[in-house]
Amino acid sequence: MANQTSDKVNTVLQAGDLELLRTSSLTGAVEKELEHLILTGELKPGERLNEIRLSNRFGISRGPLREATRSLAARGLLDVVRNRGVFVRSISVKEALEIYDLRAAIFGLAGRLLVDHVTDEMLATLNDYLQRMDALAEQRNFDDYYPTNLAFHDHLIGATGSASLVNEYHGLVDRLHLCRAKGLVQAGGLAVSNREHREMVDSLAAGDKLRAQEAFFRHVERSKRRFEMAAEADAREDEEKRDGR
Amino acid sequence: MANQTSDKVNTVLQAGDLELLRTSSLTGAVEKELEHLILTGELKPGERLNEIRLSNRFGISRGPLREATRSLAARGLLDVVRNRGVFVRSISVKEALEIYDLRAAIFGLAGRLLVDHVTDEMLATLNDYLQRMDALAEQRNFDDYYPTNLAFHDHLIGATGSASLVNEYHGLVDRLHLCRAKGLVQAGGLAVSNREHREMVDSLAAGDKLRAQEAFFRHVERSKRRFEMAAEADAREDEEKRDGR
DNA sequence: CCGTATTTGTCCGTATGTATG
DNA sequence: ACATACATACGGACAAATACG
Repeated sequence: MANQTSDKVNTVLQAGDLELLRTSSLTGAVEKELEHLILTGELKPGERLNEIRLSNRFGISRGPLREATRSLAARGLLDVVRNRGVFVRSISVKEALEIYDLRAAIFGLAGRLLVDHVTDEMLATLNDYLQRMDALAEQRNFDDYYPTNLAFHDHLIGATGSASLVNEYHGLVDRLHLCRAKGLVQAGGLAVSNREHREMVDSLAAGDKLRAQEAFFRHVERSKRRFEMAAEADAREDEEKRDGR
Repeated sequence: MANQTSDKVNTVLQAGDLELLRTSSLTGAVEKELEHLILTGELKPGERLNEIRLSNRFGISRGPLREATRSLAARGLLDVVRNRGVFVRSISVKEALEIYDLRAAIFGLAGRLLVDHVTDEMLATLNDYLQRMDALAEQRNFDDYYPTNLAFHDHLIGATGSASLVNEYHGLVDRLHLCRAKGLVQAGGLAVSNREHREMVDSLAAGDKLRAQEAFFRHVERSKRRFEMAAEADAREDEEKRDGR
């Protein structure tokens, strides 16, 4: 009856990883698993999550599964529609732009806060990051550039010492992955000029809070603009496809 | 057996409001109810939520109740401790200060965004708020000042047109209520000089993004500082009580 | 537009393990 | 060490809403 799709579903993940996940509650483990599936795109925006099939696949009952989905819904990764089910959240370009702004504001706050935490050692570490990224960019080694860039940002965020800030920031980044135009998000993050990074670190070294906040803020705003342009180009393509052909 | 506490619990809320809440799912209705109980302080920070008693009190089964609590936990209003239960989240002064910073950053973003949305009509409305608050402050009519002040801020936040920003901001404000020193939070918000409000509106009228962002940001930072001072005074008091007496 | 199959929402009973005094 | 209370998780059940032919 329901075999047409259940096969496909069963291939995505095998049951039995329970042992590993037993560290926390079942609900928590399933939540992490689902989160992973969503963020990696194995579950795509708009896709529906069938309660029974999913619980069978994880080898659990519907209770913990439902609890996990409500939690993910509250975190903005799933949509729960009454009597219809839960869907992977799909965020519009408009919403993505809003999230970029929030991210800019929080990243800007990170810059402002970091001015009070700056040490010579930290500056050395950051300059090290800059040099590595400069080198990778010159070699056009994008595969290594991307994770280094990520680590650089995570390092900055974490160095604020504010757990709340870290949480909030990552929540926003996660939600950005739910944009249908996910590729565009990555593209926006890649084409970063190292001049922006240098200005960020320099403003920290200068101990100028406002300058740092603005440098950090603008850095995110620029990737927002790149995303925006890519999204517009994308929309134009679709339009041509519909009109022309 | 469990009657010692169940009486008290049963008095807090009666079952039967189901009809009103039937608009959404039971889970959603219970979540709203619990949220209300938490934010009004009827359920206090650190307090434990007994699954069975609560479900009896609401006249529902434990399933929806658990789903509601997981959702509230994801939103930072409850803590779920494995095999021990769920507790109303209790945030430390340190965490409250972190949240103030985030709120400042997002409120600052609101100011920055509003510069692009300013209309004569909006400025008229805002000036109207300012005049009313001036009058109330002069009369020392704090009971009316407080909600007007709240409405003023909500109006600003909403006028950005960014639903994501509104959500994020309110999430932070909600969490701030979970500080044991909740009274201090309110005290911090009350003693607002209207000069700050005027500078905010003026910077919007001037169309200066950076100035607006900074005015909005500092406005929150100042109430953070007031909260901080009150918290320190509070801590000193406790210390004296322990040492002296 | 109608009838059927599917799926969700909710309840209940129960077994098991864990924390607490 | 023991007993109690409680949270976790399971499975079955059924009504109601929804999706589908």
